Amino acid sequence: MTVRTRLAPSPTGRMHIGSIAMALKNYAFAKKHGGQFILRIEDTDKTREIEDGINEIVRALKAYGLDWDEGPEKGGPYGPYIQSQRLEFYKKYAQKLVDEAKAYYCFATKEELEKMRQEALAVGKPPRYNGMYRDYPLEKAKKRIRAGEPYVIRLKVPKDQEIVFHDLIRGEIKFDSNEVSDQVLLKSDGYPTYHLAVVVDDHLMKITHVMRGEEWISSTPKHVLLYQAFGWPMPTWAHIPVFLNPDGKGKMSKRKGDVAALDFLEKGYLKEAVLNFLMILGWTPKDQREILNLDEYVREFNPADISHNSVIFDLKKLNWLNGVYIRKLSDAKLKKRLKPFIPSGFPEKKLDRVIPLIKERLVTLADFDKLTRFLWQQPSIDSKLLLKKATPELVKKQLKLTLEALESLDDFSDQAVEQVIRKLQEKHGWRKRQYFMMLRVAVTGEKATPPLFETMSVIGQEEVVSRLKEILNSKNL
RNA sequence: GGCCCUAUCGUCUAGUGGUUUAGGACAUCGCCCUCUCACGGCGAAAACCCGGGUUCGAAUCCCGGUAGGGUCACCA
Repeated sequence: MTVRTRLAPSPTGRMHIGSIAMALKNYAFAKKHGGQFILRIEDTDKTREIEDGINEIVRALKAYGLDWDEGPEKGGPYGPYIQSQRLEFYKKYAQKLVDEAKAYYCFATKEELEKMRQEALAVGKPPRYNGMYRDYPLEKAKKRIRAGEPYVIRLKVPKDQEIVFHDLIRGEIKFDSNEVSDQVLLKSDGYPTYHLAVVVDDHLMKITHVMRGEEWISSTPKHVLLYQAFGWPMPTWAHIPVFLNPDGKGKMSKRKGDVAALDFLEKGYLKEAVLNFLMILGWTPKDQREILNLDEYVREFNPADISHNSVIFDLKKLNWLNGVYIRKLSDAKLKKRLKPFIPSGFPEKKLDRVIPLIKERLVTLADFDKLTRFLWQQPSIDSKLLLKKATPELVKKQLKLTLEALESLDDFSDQAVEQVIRKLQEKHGWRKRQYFMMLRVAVTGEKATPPLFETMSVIGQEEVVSRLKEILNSKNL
């Protein structure tokens, strides 16, 4: 039996980073076993659907390089892969259950449902549908339907039954069927609910392993019941722990930071770093290695080894990983990746010399700007910093002599600059820390930069000279 | 609240009854390198939620408590 996994997102908003994590696991597991990874769009809630929602999903998955074998844009033998185009399947199977008395029509109104809720809550019970149409005569129901009355189809959950299913990560999980309510399967607008649609589609699409979020554990009994009602073989389930907010309070949410998958890339994270981060969040390879690429992950990933508890999505490790991946890039490749993050006024010709200088200082690609701004734009200088460890007289003298020495240089390579400046420093016995820092601030306006001489060389003789002159002429000294 | 899941350093984890003075990574701190920052190297501090069992022996098994998370829709 070939392994078939799927990702089944809803086009109801930005693609969540957690969906990428889920996609990654499903993708890896399918590939590991030479199977297929399927993308299926679960757009059965017309009220929550957003414009361009499917496109968002497709773009995010592609941006992270998690391509699917069957699904939108690709097709496949079990299509269509968009649920709103599969309505007749759901209708047919819901009907089948009604015919076999495993499901029933229900005409309960919103008001009645709300009243039930309130009454249940009042006595401290879980708010649930009370089964008022469970035994309603079928003939009467059909008559009301013929008359045009809106209805839903509900699952007739058997009483006093133990529902057991096996989870790859947690083992056996048991529920009492009396705890399961008569779930709506087909809504009054003719669309299926998630529960009917997943079961029908996972079966029809021959999905063998369902890896999905832990939040689905409590609805799995409904799915088990459905599989049993249809007489279909069940897939293997693996419920993956959810991501928690950095403060550990609740599921990772937009309110407490970025959750949109594409935003991470736009903020300058490398897709391979994000993927790597997602891999080791809640799972480690046998040798405890933390840096691994997709191929290695595919080879070594086993859902049974995923940790059982929810994990905090902590950006610190991502930041570290991103730096690791940036440093691994060749200069040429880094240059290519940096393109979208280079501000429009940046002088192209400096780029090749700048990249090696900032490579080990970048946490994200977006840091490029702040690390290089002073190379091409005149910085504002804080004179207090200039005078931090020396008198105005000394600083003035240092600046003047440095200016003269640099002005007369024919060669402004970093070696030439270094030679001249070191000579000055030694000749006058200036303290290195003070002198170099003063110069750094004078030329760049910053306290932390790449090495001074390279930096000056990249800025260029004319500009360095002009910046020094300006300081000497200013009244602040 | 009912039901379900979970519980090792701040964070992610290794550990599957004795090999453990509980290991690694990130973060933190210190030292080295050094013109600053970063990179790199070395080092430090830092955890088995609590209480009962089982056992010669428990981070590891069982039970209870506690805490956290999830879920209770004609949303997925």
